[in-house]
Amino acid sequence: MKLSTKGEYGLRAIIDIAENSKNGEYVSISDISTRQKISDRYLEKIIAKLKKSGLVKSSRGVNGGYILGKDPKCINMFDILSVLEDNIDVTECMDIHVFEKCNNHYTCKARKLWVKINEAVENVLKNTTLLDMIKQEIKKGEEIE
Amino acid sequence: MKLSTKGEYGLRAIIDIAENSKNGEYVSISDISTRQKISDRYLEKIIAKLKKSGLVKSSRGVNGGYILGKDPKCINMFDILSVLEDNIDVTECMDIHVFEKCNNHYTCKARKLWVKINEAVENVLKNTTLLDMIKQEIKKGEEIE
DNA sequence: CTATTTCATACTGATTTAGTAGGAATTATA
DNA sequence: TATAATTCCTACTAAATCAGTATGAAATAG
Repeated sequence: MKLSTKGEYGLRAIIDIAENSKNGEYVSISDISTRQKISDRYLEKIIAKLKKSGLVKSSRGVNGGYILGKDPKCINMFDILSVLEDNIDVTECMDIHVFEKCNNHYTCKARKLWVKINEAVENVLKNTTLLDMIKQEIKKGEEIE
Repeated sequence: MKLSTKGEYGLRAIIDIAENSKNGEYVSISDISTRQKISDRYLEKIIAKLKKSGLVKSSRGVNGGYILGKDPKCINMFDILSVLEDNIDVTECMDIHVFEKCNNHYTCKARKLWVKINEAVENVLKNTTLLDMIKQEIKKGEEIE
């Protein structure tokens, strides 16, 4: 049930971009790499996926790097992780075509659980935006000031 | 984010045992294997884990096999899968010791999401019993009869 | 022109997965 | 008591996946 480092590092990377391009500045891989302590070569490959999907935009050359492709409140965790992870489902048979070809599909009672898990995870992912991830927590009492 | 075949096959196996030992009969690996279309040699290894944890009990020799170790309404999916899967958490850093040793742990905002996913999954697993899995669905209207 | 950056493709060592193999120990039954 | 059916135990292995490296081309600001 473990996430790959692509998902793990990729989310940290896009959070880093969101937080460090506030004035419209592009955030370079080498900056992300040193802040997040992740190999820059590996980050390149991971961020390429984010780029391809449009979640981030890039600029080449000096002072180049990456900025968000959309407003952080319009990017949710499902968008991000489904781009980064090869498959986000807990089992292959979540794909209806795989399920129908499964030689046990009409007696399988286990699948009920996989469906429930999948729904629970998707619910979290789709209801958490990138903005939710980067905004400061309001500590108890602070809202009175 | 995918489950291993140990978790997948293991749950199918214990469901199979629950359904086929109704009269106190032991269910053999070869029977489970043919019904579930899973290699018997591999099943042996998987069911050994269930045995070791006490979720199933065994009897050797002729007419031997496995029966549940507890009432199916007292076995939940968390019990089963945490025995079958090596780690059920989405990231290593769900383990607090790993988290504290992480060189980014005091700036990491990504972890909030991993915690939410973990809670959502555990919630499903702990609130679904083996009895829930094997009981027949009551179809709409049927409860009136 | 040059330094800095992304972009594209290919390669690789280590680890994990999904089993297989061989045989010992136990037990019901004929 | 012999035999067939079963679990139990340990070791092995081929293939896939993971996590990362390596090389260098293309673009761009100054």
